[in-house]
Amino acid sequence: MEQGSEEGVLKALRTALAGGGFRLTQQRLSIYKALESSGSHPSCEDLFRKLRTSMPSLSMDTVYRTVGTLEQSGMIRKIVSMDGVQRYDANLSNHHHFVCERCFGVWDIDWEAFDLFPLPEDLSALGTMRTCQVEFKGICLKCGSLGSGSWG
Amino acid sequence: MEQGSEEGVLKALRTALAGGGFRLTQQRLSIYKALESSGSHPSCEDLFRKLRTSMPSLSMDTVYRTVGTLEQSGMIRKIVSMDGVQRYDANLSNHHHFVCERCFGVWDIDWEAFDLFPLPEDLSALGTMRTCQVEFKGICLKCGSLGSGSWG
DNA sequence: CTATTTGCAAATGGTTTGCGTTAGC
DNA sequence: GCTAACGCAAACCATTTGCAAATAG
Repeated sequence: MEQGSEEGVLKALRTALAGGGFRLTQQRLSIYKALESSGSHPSCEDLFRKLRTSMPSLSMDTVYRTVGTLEQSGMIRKIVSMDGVQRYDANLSNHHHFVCERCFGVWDIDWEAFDLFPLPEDLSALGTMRTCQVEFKGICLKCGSLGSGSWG
Repeated sequence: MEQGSEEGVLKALRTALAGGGFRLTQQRLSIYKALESSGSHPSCEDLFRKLRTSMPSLSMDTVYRTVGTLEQSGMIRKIVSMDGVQRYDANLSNHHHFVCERCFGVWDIDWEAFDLFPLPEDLSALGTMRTCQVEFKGICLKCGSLGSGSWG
């Protein structure tokens, strides 16, 4: 099972990359795996810090270039977070996000009822819709329990 | 009517600023008015370029500081757009956004049916929700009509 | 009159790019 | 072997910050 899924990842990644004319490299594989296995939504620096122990020669700009390549290949999705740092998500299934306005953490939310909900009609007047996600903003449990005025 | 609404803006702005311990200045008023009268969602540079003709001494960092102040005062809302540039919105009514993935333009969408829709239950497990907006992504009409492969 | 705000200019920090070397196909 | 990708370092650009002068209350 583990080896099976390992193979699956490799194959899917190779196919997706080839579709964009990209090659499969060790760095791309590692970065994608790190993203996929991460429960959170890591930034480039998060990925870099996580991987540099096992890949000492890895450079920051390769991480930046690679997430761009993976995004173009449709393997990951960019999340624009509130702190101005780009974060990435290898979970391509339809889901939504809760963003903490204090610590800028991002959590996934599944909401099937919404996914079945009919979309507004006047969208076609603006263009062609591709994705549709709900962004909840507020204060996460941890930040909320710290008291409302503690950081500013 | 025009003068009436002018007064209203001034008063509302003064009150909102005072609530945060801020003073009302010429720059803050001009920047807020520019934001309010803009149909789109201007960035700091957009605002700067628009205002510098009438306020030659205005500086870029004042625009940056002012949008932060206005946001803290609850008069405007920050939009994190896809191109990494912060954009602002003086429309505080509940509305949603359509973002073009090619030109990064942002359009407002009113969707009352969604606003009445019951929210997912498991939100409370994450924290306290404050706002909830739907982000539609896709290709706008103008970009779509330019042909799919023209820019890469 | 006093504290805040502005404008200037320099610093910051995340992200991008040019180029010689390395590695995938 | 040819071309794409990597690593390095420098560039880039939106945003932030320190400080002296100006201004709101």
